[in-house]
Amino acid sequence: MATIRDVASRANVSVSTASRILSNSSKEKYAAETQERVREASTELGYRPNFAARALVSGKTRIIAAVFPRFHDSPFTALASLQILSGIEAYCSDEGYHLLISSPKIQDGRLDRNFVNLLSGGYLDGVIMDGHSDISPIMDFMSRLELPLVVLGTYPYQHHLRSDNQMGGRLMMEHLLALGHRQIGLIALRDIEARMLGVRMAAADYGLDACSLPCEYGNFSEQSGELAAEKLIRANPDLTAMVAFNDRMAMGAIRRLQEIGYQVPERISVVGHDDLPRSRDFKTPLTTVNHRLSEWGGLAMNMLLALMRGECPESITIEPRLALRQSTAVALG
Amino acid sequence: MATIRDVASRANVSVSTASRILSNSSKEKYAAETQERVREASTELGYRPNFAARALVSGKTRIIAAVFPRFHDSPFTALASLQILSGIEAYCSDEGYHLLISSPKIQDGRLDRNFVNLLSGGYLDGVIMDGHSDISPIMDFMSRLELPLVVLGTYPYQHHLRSDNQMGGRLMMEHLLALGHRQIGLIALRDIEARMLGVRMAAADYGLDACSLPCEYGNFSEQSGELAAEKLIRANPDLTAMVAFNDRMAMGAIRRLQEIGYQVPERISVVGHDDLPRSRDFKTPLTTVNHRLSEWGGLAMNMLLALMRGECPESITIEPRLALRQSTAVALG
DNA sequence: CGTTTTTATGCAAACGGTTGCGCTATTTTA
DNA sequence: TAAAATAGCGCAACCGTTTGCATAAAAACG
Repeated sequence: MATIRDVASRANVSVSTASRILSNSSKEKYAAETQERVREASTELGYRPNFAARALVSGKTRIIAAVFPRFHDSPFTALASLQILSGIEAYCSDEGYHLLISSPKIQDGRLDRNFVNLLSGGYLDGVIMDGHSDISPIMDFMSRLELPLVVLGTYPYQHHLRSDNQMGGRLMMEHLLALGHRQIGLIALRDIEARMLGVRMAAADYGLDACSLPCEYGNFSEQSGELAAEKLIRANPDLTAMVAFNDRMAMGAIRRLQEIGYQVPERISVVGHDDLPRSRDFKTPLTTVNHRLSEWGGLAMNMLLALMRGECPESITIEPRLALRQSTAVALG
Repeated sequence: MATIRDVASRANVSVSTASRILSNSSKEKYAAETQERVREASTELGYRPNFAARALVSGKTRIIAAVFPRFHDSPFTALASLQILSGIEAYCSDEGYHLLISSPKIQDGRLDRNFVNLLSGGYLDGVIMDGHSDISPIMDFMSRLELPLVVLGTYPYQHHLRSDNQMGGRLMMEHLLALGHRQIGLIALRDIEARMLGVRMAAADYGLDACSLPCEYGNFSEQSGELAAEKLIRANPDLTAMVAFNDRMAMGAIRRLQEIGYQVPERISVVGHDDLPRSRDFKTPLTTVNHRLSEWGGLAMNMLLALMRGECPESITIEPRLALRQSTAVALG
């Protein structure tokens, strides 16, 4: 590979001149003719600045890392991670940064060696970390580094980006209530308390005893949605609507309800949560809550860039919104 | 951050001594007592070798890149990429490497600048590239770099890792044929010719006129599977089995067939392809073809590591295998 | 025309490691 | 006991950039 020395000597200038001209940042004035010569030499030799040398002197690598600690069965699914990741990647690339990904395993509070080296070896200009699970061991360690950091999700940190799950719950419930439903069953998830809180608050707003709503818990899967729906409707035949805490369970619910003779949405409405790509194409396109995942990457990167510039950006709470489709309808007379 | 000089002076040794002891590679002998002093100083100061400095002198960064050029609607889905990616990541981390991901956009043969810098700036020790789409602009460029490279998928390159799609097709068909089916409909995909070829060859082996099999083309989606299945069975009521070129279409097909009164697998067998996570939990768990995606990452990394050591590893063709579940059964009398 | 300012360029010191070679003691060998 | 081998350690060059400062030439100024 051609070095800047090669370029300089071919253009008959000093190394510093070549450097200043090629990294056209500096305000120094150079004769147009000199600039020309240098640039020409550079392209002729196919010169590419060596990144390590730059990093060494500038202290910047133009690499940022997305850290996704390994989840067990977190509410944060693989698909969601991928969506966020690709948002980050696109933005990174536009801004001239490169994206490194890391999924450290945390075993009984010990971080793996490779991960520690990555963080403290100066590889990185900044970090975006998924905080949908408990990442305290990592955060303890990170707090000793002075590395720009944005945390995604519920884990508490000064600079974060998270979704308003309470509003998410509220949106589902208010939608059904506004359609006139009062007999509403819940297909819930234990892991997402805020969402449940939102549901309950909306119910309370309409004068319903929030805690006495029929409720079954699922485990994220379609199958668990089927089971829960059947249980609910058998125990409470007068239900006219169901709130499912994610789309997969909602789809399972709809399928089972239709199998056992309940029309959706004519007889019973079902609202989901997450707005998966599939949900739009589902047999009965799902009314659901969209958390605008595709925007996360860009927003997180913006925060991180601001931090790296030394600013102090505001944290962001993303307001989810209702995606109105065909699985809900007004309550029967 | 403490530098090696700090460590050296605290341990009362020279920088070179400290370096050699801490990067315990060298065969040089040092007094046990000296080693002790140096290591102690190192931990006391929390010394972490600066990666850029190392990279500069050694020419190695211990970073490898996974390049996934943006697909349009390639047969290679997001989920599959993620699965492979996490395989690579896990292996990387175990081997002390870091993983950078890049999804360059290719517009009319022009590569984006950031991507070019990444590849030619010495950021990387090696590259794993997804070659399921046409990546010739990238490959033209890469061929001028002497960077260890492994290509995943069909794009031709000396060091590759790919799936035997022909055998994949063959497996589906042979399975049905072995179960006694002879009236078989195809829900196919245009993009995967090899798979079709395998299907036809298997048919031919059993003396069936391969080209006269009833066939509908889908577009990857569940919905298209539903449509295709209904069309096929209406036009050919005596079909006893269907081959779907992916699982999503297979699931659509099964759902529709059951809706219109055909029991699966009792009346009609359906075999899918890909073995998605969902396929196992589907109402009628899918008999399908598994391409062992979780192994790809490790295998690719092994090839790459060998290349980086200067060896010349063999390319790999992964043999898919049949995942036998409940959506297929012996043909009726 | 001498002096100051500006313009255009070069020198050399960093940045933080690694590594070839050389230098002492000390031990081994003949 | 002298010569040779070896153990243990340090000197200093080098990797490829960036950048503060110096310098020479040209321009502006009084």
